[in-house]
Amino acid sequence: MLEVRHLTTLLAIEEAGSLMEAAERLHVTQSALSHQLKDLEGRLGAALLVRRTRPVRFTTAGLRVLALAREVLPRVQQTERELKRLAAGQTGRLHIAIECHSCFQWLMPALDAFREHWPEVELDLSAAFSFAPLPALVRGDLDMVITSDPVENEAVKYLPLFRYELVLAVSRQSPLAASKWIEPEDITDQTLITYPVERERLDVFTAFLNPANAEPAAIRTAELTPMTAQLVAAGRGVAALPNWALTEYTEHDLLKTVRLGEKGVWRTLYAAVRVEDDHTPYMQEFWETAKELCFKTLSGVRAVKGS
Amino acid sequence: MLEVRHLTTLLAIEEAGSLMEAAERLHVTQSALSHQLKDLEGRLGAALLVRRTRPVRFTTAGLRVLALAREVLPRVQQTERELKRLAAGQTGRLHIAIECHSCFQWLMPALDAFREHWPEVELDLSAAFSFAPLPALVRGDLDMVITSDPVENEAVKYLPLFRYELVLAVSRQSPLAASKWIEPEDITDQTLITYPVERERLDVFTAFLNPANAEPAAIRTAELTPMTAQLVAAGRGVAALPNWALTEYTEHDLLKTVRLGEKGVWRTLYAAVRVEDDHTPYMQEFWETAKELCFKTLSGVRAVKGS
DNA sequence: TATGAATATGAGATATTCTCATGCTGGAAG
DNA sequence: CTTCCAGCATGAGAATATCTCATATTCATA
Repeated sequence: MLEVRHLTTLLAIEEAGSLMEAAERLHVTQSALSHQLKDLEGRLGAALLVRRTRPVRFTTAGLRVLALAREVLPRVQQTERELKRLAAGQTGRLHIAIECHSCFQWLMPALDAFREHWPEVELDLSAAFSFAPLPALVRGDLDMVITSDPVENEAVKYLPLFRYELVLAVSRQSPLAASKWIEPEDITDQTLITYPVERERLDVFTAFLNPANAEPAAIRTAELTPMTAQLVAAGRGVAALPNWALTEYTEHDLLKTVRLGEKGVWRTLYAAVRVEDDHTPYMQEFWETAKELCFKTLSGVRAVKGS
Repeated sequence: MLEVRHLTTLLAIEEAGSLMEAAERLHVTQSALSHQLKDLEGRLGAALLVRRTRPVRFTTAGLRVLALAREVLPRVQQTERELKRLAAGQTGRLHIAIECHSCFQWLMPALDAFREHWPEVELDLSAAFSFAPLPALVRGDLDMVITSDPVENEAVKYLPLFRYELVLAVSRQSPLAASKWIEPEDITDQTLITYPVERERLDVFTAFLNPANAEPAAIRTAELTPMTAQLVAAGRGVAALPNWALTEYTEHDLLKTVRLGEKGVWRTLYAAVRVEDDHTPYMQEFWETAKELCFKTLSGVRAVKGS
């Protein structure tokens, strides 16, 4: 019945004082407005305007519609502006999930920096330890997943952040501490401390132990990186962690790190996004600033070739 | 760009959870909704829905439009309901002007009674002493004019309220007080007290004195009927007033009334309305209740034949 | 009563929004 | 892994709706 178009017309007529002038402002013919009004009045069963006065006078019904127009049109227009910004990628939503336990360390500063540049983007962060983040990303519940485990999916693009080395943290007193590197078999008499997730999601198994069919003497879990570090420092076990997550402990000489294998185990950390979001300005910028911040902040990380 | 139709559609989709079900609720085909959405999304440059989930999921842009819909649609619908009532004459505006100074006496109770039955009708009352009420009625600034002077106009209908006699109020001591009636010449040695308006609008001139070319010895004016009555009672002059406006004074024997001419001067009081408003329910009812109330309240008034 | 500015109207062009028929897709079941 | 099914997309064309153009009508005014 009533449409936004009608509200726009009525408001223009009120401001202009005549159909003639209003038509000009709206870039249509006077005839168009006349027809439009006639049609609307016919369907309403009531006149909206008295045309024979100058300026035109609104009937009670007309005033009521005018009041609606004044109330509703600004909101509609504001929404349209917001949608334009959304479409242009100048604002939007960025729900991030991390699969990487240590990532809070650099992600929080990255989020803070981002928030300053894109205050209108709705930020959210969740840990993806208890659910599969990739389907959620594809479905749209998430907008970005920080992961080192790129599962091929044509709806998802993996933006590389940096390469890092997975190293073994050992206590200063550990016999392994002196080695330049260790072999998988060196862990068979050790207690391995891991995050409490399935083996398949732990790089130390998939990239180091499993290929050699090696198995640690025991496995215990710890939720948080500082807790793991403390346990290792106390000689209660060893743990495979990103080199950059251990910097503050090695710097204070609280523990030692040893390479896994002669060449080391290198991983790449990715920001996974839906392909359609790849070129969204704020997504791009988040990726770039995060990358930059990681290089500046984290020691021992490397650029990925071609990124 | 955005239209009410789109808001309705989005809200229906949200409630239904699918285009299929929403289409059914809106009594259109699923195809129509699909086309409509595609078109809108195309123009916005952004997706509103993710269709491949069940129920469908809204994108950030979709949620924004949905929020607009929830905010705007109820108001649009309420306005449409009000317009329907307006068109049906169940509500509206009743701006009344009176040309008749004494009419406040019965009009106020009439308005009070009316307000109870039609609380939604916007009532207003003004005195039409300083402007021409008929053009204002035709133009639409007024909706009803209470007058005893029906000026033929094809856009205006005169609804008769009652007939009354214009009588001469004189003091108890006046020599005229004993007469059954007076002639125009009897006033030539009297001071005539009138409302402060032009002669042409005073019935005592147009219907009694002017035809006989008679002229009072002096004319003085008084704004209000009680003031006029006091002056008359004090023997400071005579005044031509509706018989019903003098009842409370004659009952207390404060003054006397005398007929103007042998047959008396009879006038009809009308409620003038625009012809297109004639059959508006609340207009009709106002007329009828006012008429009824006048007969009950005012003594000495008569019905108009055929009303 | 003529005049001019504004609105109304009819006819036809144009644009839009629908329906119909049918193709496509993702998830569930075998 | 295929089949099926429910739901969405799409193309074509019908049905509407909305506009423009040309012109008539109306109203206030000189």
